[in-house]
Amino acid sequence: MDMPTIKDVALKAGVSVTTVSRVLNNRGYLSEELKAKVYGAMKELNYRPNELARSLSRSKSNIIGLIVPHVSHPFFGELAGHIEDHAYRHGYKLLLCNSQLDKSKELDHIDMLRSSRVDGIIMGSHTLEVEAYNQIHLPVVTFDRKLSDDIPYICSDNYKGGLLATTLLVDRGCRKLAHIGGHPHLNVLSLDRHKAFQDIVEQRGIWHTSLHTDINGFNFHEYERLLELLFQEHPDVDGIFASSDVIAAYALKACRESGRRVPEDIKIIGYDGISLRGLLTPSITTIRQPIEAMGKLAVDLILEQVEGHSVAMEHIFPVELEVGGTT
Amino acid sequence: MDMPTIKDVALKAGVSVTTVSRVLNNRGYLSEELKAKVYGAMKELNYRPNELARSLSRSKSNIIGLIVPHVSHPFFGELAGHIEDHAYRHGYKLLLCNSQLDKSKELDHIDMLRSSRVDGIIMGSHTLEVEAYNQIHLPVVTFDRKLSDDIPYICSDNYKGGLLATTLLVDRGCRKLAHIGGHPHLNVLSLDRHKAFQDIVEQRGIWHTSLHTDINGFNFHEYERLLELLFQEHPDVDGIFASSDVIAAYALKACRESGRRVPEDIKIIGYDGISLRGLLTPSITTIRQPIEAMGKLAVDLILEQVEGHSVAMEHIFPVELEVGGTT
DNA sequence: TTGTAAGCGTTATCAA
DNA sequence: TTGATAACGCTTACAA
Repeated sequence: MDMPTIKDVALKAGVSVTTVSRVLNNRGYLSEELKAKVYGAMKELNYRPNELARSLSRSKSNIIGLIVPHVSHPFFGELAGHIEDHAYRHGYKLLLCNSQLDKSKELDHIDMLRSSRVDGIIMGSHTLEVEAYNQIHLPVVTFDRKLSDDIPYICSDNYKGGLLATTLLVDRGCRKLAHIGGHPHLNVLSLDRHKAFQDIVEQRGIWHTSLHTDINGFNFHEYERLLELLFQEHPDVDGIFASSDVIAAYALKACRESGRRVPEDIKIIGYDGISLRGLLTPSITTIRQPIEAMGKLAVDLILEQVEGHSVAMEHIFPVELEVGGTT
Repeated sequence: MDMPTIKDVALKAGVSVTTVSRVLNNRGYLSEELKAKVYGAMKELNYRPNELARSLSRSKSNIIGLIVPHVSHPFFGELAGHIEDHAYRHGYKLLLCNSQLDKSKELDHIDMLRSSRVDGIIMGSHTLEVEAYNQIHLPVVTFDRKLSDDIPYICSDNYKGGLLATTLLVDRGCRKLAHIGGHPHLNVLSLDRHKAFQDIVEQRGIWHTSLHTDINGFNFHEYERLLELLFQEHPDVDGIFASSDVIAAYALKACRESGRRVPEDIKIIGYDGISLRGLLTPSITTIRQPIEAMGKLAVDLILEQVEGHSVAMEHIFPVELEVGGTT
């Protein structure tokens, strides 16, 4: 009752295992007749080659590891979806890991992926020291973080995005701006969004304040607390640049619940361009990153490295201002 | 520069590979001294056992396959997160597949998972004929669908949920109800939500209408079209029972944009209890399923079967009405 | 064109 | 207690 092996197929087809393997991999010259015979045996036995054995033998698993903070976060959910889809199209499988931004979990996951002999790792989470990533010795691609000179990274044009967002708020007349973003100790490139914010407001002489989530990020309840804090200390803020659409959505909610009219009393702009923003009213003005293209490129960069090609290190995607109803 | 193998460790520790394997798996009696020696060699070499080889040898991969329509859908994203988390805690890895409700893709994924010798498959998508699943010959668990008498399934108490939802709308005074749910040809248990709706409205003599998404479901744009259609044909609907929170969110949006006040002019209730509903204003009234517990159970049921234990077939989770601001 | 046999890195069965 | 050695199911020189 066990799964049939290549040996069973060989036996039934009356050929050697080598021949079956050849048919399986379409290597060398094979007569149509032979092929038919072997394929026939396979069908009859409902044979499925054992990928574990193939992987072991070829020293190649055709598996890509993906580590993200939380798949349940809309941005990473979308990203993971596109990555899986693109990997699948290229005959690769996806081993999914949620780090929850927990260092030991992330380390465990990396260890596990290496033990599983994945062909490469896409890191959407990177809470460890740079050293940890340099020791991976596998094709790696990161999102939104430059780890070293030889690990390619993918990000949106964060500074430009921050610029567009802040400029829009200022141009629409905001004079008391707040920025809400990730923790500065998370050494991520998205901090450039804040840098741009800072540059613009100072250059234009606009009053401003900045809040950031705690180092474990992505805690939705914390977003609510943060906004409460903001409105308590600066009730007259008239513009918010949120570093993600999810934060922006919470900002919108906080405004509504505190009787602030959006966009009349206060304007809000987010970042990411997650497709779920379409379910909000008004739809949030945002800086859109090309999430699908970024996910695809991550897979491509892994595959290129797997094939021994060298790849460019820096991959900055253009962003686009998408005006919604909150500005 | 290749990864060290058990042989290298044996050599460096001055023992046989058998002994190293014993230490690795903590089998038999091993003196502390021996252990120290072997572990030392492992550390020195930065050795990681090759899981492909182990899996092949033990005929057990410690991988669970998960097939969902879209991880990017909030419900499945949350579910996948919990499943990964629980699997990880038990030393299992997660191979993630998005079927996008595409039959051939789902079939491919099942084939791929079988070839990869996963220890079990959790099906959150099931667009194929029952026969296809019976041929899997692996531990399987499904969400929201009864496939046969020997494939365990997990679902929320759909009928009860539909009852609670519909009753609430009626009790709050709605007299023209609409239900929006999945396509009836998708043979899923969540259709019971609609059945309950139907039963209640007929029993209470309430005017009602029912819309459903197309068979490929989960197309957010379609939700918008559906609502447009609803309001066009029945502008005076005063209560909507949406079969998911995402649909409910779109309903809320459509109401807002068409000048309907929620909950004064029209009431809305959703289903699922996704955590993202917290970012809407007002927060959507919903029927909450215990998503985390359901995800955990899915993993547990796979593990039980892997260990050769028999498991109960039916796992219906209680639902809870969570009153928000839309009713 | 087809087959034999070694090897991929483990675990497991026997002996010693 | 420890160690040869044969699996596990496949690929791939090398021969024929």
